[in-house]
This record gives sequence, structure tokens and C-alpha cells, in this order.
Amino acid sequence: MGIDYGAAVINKYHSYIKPFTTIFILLTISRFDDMARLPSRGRKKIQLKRIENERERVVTLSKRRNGLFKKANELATLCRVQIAIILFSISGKPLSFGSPNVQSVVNKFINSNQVDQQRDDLITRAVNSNNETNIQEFNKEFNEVNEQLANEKKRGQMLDEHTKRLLRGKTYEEYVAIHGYNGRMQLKFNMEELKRNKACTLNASCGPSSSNDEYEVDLSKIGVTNDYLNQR
Amino acid sequence: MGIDYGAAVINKYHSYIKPFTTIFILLTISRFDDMARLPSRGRKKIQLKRIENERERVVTLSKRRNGLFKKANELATLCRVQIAIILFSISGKPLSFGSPNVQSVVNKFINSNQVDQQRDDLITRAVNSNNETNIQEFNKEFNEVNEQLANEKKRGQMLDEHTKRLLRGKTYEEYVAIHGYNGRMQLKFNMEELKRNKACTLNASCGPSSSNDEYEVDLSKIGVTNDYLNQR
DNA sequence: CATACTATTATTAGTCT
DNA sequence: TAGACTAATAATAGTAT
Repeated sequence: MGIDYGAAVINKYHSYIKPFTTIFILLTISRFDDMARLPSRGRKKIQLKRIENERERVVTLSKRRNGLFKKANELATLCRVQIAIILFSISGKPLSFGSPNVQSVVNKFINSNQVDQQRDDLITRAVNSNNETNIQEFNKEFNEVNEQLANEKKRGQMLDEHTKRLLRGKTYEEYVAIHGYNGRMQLKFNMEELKRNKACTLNASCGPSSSNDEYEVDLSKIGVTNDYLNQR
Repeated sequence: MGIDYGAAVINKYHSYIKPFTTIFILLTISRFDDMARLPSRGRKKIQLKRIENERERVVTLSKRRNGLFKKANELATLCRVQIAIILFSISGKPLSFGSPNVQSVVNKFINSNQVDQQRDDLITRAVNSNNETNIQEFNKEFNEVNEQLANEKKRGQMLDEHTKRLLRGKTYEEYVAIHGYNGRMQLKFNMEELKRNKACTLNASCGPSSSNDEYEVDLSKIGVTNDYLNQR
């Protein structure tokens, strides 16, 4: 941010600017046509209260729900915790997220709160129909990473082969194993020498939980409003 | 951001700068002492995988849990929707957030699902019956592949460095570009010669590296998918 | 409905207390 | 375990498609 337009570079590297210095900056700006015309349409601060316009409210719900579920997934991944979110849209639709799934988390929660077991069956069956962790999305990401891995491996092999050529058919690891390595490798290399020497020509195919006490979060300290707190 | 330090004002109001204009800016900077001395200790990007260090993991859980609950409260307030979050901490403690409260949201969820189930019981059950196992296995496998990728990249870097040493500071690609390569590299190499020559001593950085090589996986869309939305 | 864009605001990783 | 702090990264309001 700010890097694009000359002056911002100063901002990025401000820590290198000496104190009490006067600086002259010559800025030549070209092709600012679009920017000169652009109105300010970035994010704006909003009040933490119900959004009156319904269209806006629906869009905000959609966006923020996605953000919330994403955060929940990150939390589950980073900290390996079980988490479930259930919410109802404006039109009353139930939406949920669960890691590993809503059912198990809700069950565990109810059991830990010693709620009667009769409900358990209901929840188990009901939540089964709303497991929202998305396998297809996982598949996609998984495949992407796999592809990256394949590319890296290919590159590694290429480098391996190249190194082998240089080390007379041995891998770097093999070379080190044979010639010893005490944290400092005494290798000498002269490329001209190497190129003059015709005796050894190498080619490309060279072979070688158990607590029941519920934890209360102090909502007032994380920015949850008093109004909300009073509702409880 | 960036407004405080003079230069950034330019950035903020860049939309008012006329096209094809040459501008002289006189910037007088004072009291940059602190900034000049400050080390970089801001936020850093992290990988979306389990945090291995337990201390770190617990702190992250605490911080992000607060952030998540705050977001949930904002969503409930802005859009007037009912929402419940249940999560279990690393030690197994149940933590929850509910607006208006967890129990009512869970109950409503159960009831609405009972109705739904009468309609598409068979299909949803069939689709979801094995979700938990699949997701867990996927997570595991995904992380494994990610780890492999990290290792391969690290190995690639190591080989790169090694190759550079052999090729007098050039990468394999650079060397090929300079000396040509027609599918068969005519390289000569004499190891004895190499070992006798003492002019060039190479350092060993071969052990388990602690370098933060960054491999980036964009998981931004997990849990925020069309498929998810279409299921409703 | 979702998505793309951009300039903002919001969150948070790392560190220290 | 919980705050404070800072410099980053991440989310998103408003807009258009």
C-alpha cells in the first residue's frame, strides 16, 4: 500500500529517514487519469446497530457470515479445537459451520452441560442434515497444494541431476557422506579448469478434555455492547 | 494508516492530483528519532496449519476466540440474526457465545431441521453420513502434503545454494543461460583438482534449517463456498 | 443471490509486562 | 493468563457487475 505512487516509498522506509531532515522530493506523475477521476469508495466506518436498509442488511449478513465461518475454520485449524456455529438468516434459514462437524460439537456441549439425554437423539439426527464443512473445497485446496508439491519435486530432481553431474554421479548427500563433512566443506572449484578437462564428460542421464465447568468470556472486554449484555 | 508522517498525505489525497503534473514537495521531518530506532516487530503472516508451540497455540486461541465472538456479536447486532457458537478449548473446556442465547438457537436449529428432514432426509443423510471421518482424514492428509511441500522447498533452496557455490555464484538457470544448453550439458569435472584447490572454502548450512521459508497456500475460501450456500 | 474492486477500518503475530 | 503495544496482514463498506 502506498508503494505505487512515489511519495509512499518514503512512508514505507520512513525508519531510514534521519531526524530533523529537510527533504526535497521531485514527483513526476503521469497516467493518473483514472485515479484523478475516482471518487472515494473505500471502506467506511459503520455504527454497531441494526442496518435499517434490508438490501444492505442481507448483503452484510452474507459477507460477514462468510468472514465469520472463515475465521472459525482458521481457529479450528490453527489451534485444533472443535467448533460449531449455528445462525439463522433474516429469512429464517438455518446456516451452520462445524469442525469437525456441528453434530459432535453440539453433542459434546450438551453432555458437558448435563442436559437430558432425550434430546441427544434429536440433535444427532437433526444436525446430521446440516453438516457444513465442505469437502469439495478441501479437495480443491488439496489438489492445489499437491500440484505445488509436484512442481517442487520436479525442480528438486532437476537440481539433483545437475548436482550429480558436477559430483561425478553422486548426490550432494552421497558426496558429503563419502568425503566427510564436519560442518565445513573444503571444496575447491575452478570452472575454467573444469571446462578444459575433457576426460570426463557427463551426460544428462547420469545415473546416480474432560472438564465440565463452563468458561465465561467477559464480553464487555472484547467490545460486546452493554445492550447485548443486558439482553442475556 | 500512513497519515501521520507527512508523506502519506500525498497518498491519501492522490485522487486529487492532476494527470501529467510535476510536483515539488517540501517535506520537513522532525522527531523521527523513535521511528528510526524501532525494530520491526509487527504482525507476520502465518501458515494455516496447527501451531505446534503450545504456548503460542493457547495465546492464539484466546485472542482469536475473542475476535470470533466479537464478530458474531457484531453480526447479530447489525443484521438482527440469532447466532450461537460453541467451541472446546484445547483442555476441553466448553466455551460458548449466543445471541440471544445458545440454548434457544440450538433448539430452533433442531426444530427447523426436524421439518427439513421430513423432506430431504434420505439425500442429506446419505451425503453427510461420513463427513466427520472424511474431513478429519482430509485435514490430516492436507497437512501432511503441506509439510512435504515445505520440505521440498527447503531442499530445493539448499540445492540451489550448493549449485551456486559450484557455479561461481550463478544459479543453474543462469549458468545455462550463459553457457548454453542443448538438452545435453557438456560439463567437465575433476574432483581431485577440485579438492586440491584451496582458494574457495564453502560453508556448511546443511543441517536442519531453521529458516522461515515461506510457502503460501491460499485457503481463503474454505468454509465460504458456493457449494455451502447452495445446500441451503 | 455472488463476485470484483479499492480505500479504508479491523484484527492480530510477535513481543513485553 | 491476560493486557499493551506496533507494524504488519486481513476483512469489509460501498460500489458496480
